[in-house]
Amino acid sequence: MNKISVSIRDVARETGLSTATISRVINGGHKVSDETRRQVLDACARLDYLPNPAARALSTSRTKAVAAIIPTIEHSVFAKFITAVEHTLAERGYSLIIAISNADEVEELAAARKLLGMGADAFILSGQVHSDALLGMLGRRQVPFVFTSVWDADSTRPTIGYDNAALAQAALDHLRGLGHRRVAVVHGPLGESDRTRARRAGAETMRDAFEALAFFETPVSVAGGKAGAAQALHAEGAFTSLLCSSDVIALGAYFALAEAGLQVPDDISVMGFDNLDWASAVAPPLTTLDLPAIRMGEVAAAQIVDFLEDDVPLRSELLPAEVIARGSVRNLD
Amino acid sequence: MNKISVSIRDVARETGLSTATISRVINGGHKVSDETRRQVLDACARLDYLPNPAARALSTSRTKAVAAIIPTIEHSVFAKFITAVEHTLAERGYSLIIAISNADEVEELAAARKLLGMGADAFILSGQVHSDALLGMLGRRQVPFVFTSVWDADSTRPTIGYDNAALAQAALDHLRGLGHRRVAVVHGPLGESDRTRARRAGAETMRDAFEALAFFETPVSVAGGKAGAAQALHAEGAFTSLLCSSDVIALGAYFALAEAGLQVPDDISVMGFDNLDWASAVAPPLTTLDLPAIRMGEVAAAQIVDFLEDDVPLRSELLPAEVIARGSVRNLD
DNA sequence: AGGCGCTGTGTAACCGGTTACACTGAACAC
DNA sequence: GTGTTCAGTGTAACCGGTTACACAGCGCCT
Repeated sequence: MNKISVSIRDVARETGLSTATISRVINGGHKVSDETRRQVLDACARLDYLPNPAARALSTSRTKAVAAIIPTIEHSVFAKFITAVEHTLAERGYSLIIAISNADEVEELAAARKLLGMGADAFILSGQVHSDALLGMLGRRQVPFVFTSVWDADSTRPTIGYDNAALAQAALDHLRGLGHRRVAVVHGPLGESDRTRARRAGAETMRDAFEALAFFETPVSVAGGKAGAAQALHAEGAFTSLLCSSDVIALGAYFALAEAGLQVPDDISVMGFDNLDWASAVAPPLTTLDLPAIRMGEVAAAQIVDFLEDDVPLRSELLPAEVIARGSVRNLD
Repeated sequence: MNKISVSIRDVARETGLSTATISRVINGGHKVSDETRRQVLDACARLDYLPNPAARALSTSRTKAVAAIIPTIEHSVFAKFITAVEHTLAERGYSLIIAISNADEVEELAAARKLLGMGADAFILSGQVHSDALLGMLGRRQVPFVFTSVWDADSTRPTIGYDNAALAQAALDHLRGLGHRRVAVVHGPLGESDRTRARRAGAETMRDAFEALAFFETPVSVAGGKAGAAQALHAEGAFTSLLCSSDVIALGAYFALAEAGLQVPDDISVMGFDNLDWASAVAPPLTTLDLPAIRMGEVAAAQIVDFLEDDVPLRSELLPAEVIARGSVRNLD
């Protein structure tokens, strides 16, 4: 009763069996008679026995814990992603340890060191660009990892995500298809993420298809979106639409435009990126790009577990993302 | 080079010392000569040695991992809270393992079992109401835990948070002070959280101070807020203000009111709860209650570590929360 | 009867740290 | 010179699982 921790030997004593047999019952696989199994499970329940994870990890050199390092969980896309990762891992008996890097390579490295020091079996990283020290550390220890939020056909490493450049192009195509020729792109800080850089680079390739295509960098927040949109309004050239690299920025744009006395989409169109929960609830409903954050979390987690359990090789996977046309972009034709 | 894992014995061999000495250098505390220390640290760096966490945990019965079970990370308040917990723990050399319960007691119990099975040294729980099975499991194993988001002077358990009932009263006081006598309270699902129940109960006590005080239950989301506000608009009695139990709901209300052709705050006032990042960026800026989510995360994590390291007893702590008056509530006097 | 194979179980080594205890040698007191 | 103290280090047991190997017992074949 007041025994704080009950060990496998206690269960062995209780049942009169050996620790090996107890272990076999608990881990399945090996042959154990039904009668013995019943007895053991019974004793485990009676004693409220839970195997010591450290001991198990020590002898198997497996912790069943997966680490994820993400820039932030305050952005809904990451929150969704992480939630999906956690659920998928939980279903397979794995745990998730997270660290938040604030999109900073130094913090990321420190986090990775700590997570490795916690015994993570594998890593899920955000984006493709990371410090050599980090990659070296994982490589030397042969710790498997995947990159997420990016998909890169040419990468030698597994990338699970979408084609950010192509997505930006798809968004511009959508605007162009509705007659827009003067577009302001309001995006997040280039220094913080290779995804943003890829999106911008993708958009740049379409320069010739537009009369005006300007870029405005701003923090990824409602306030940032508001400021970025205001900047675009005051800039040279009357834009017919604002393409925002995140719905959060688009929401800020909504308020900036409202304050400027402009109606969406009659006076100016707005398009987002992410398809967050509320994108259909705002007025007017936001046209955006649906990013498969949940699917991405599931795929990343599933791949990791499949690799860890059955040696299924990690592989890049391009996830589908599509334009969700709603009411915030006006058809100019 | 192709040695996958380097152990303390490798470092011992490399330096010609014993494993005990290596251990002493790494963990500090004991007396070791400067020369020896230098030599050991040198060898550790050269070999890229990282102590095996499982082995360490096994012999010390400490994992330096803290578990947090939260209803969701998709709500910004929890995301902020968790971020603060993670940072505070990281600073002290601890890791965070999270599980997401979806505000479901059964899922929560399963999560706790898993986290315990991961070797969590302590738990951070959301709210005060939990299944007996969960509390029993932690109690039997003498695993320390704190409740967060609530503060309850009478609780025998440490509660770190705010006084939800008092906060609801403070919000109503604020509205009342500006001349509002007919208020619709739009709040989240009562079944999901004791915090929401406490807020509603707190508000109920002020019934007599108002001509009309009605309650509308809706999901905590922009869409939910929109629906809840719409419901309030169609209900019996013309309300002069909407008190929303979350800024997210308030944002939904903004859009519902806009669609109904009503101006905030001229036609109707809106007040939120949480003071999320964007609350000052919307138009009009949202009057709300600032909840100390970050501070709460810091305090919870710090208390846990202090207890684990120095046996400082866990204790309840009331965190200050205040009304942030902005432009969304009209002065009717 | 002897040999073989198979099932179910036990014995004990091992995983990689930590730490109580033992020990050495130098400094110092008398 | 002997005794005491103490800093610095080593030896080995231990933490709680897993698992290779050994082995008993039984049924079946020749």
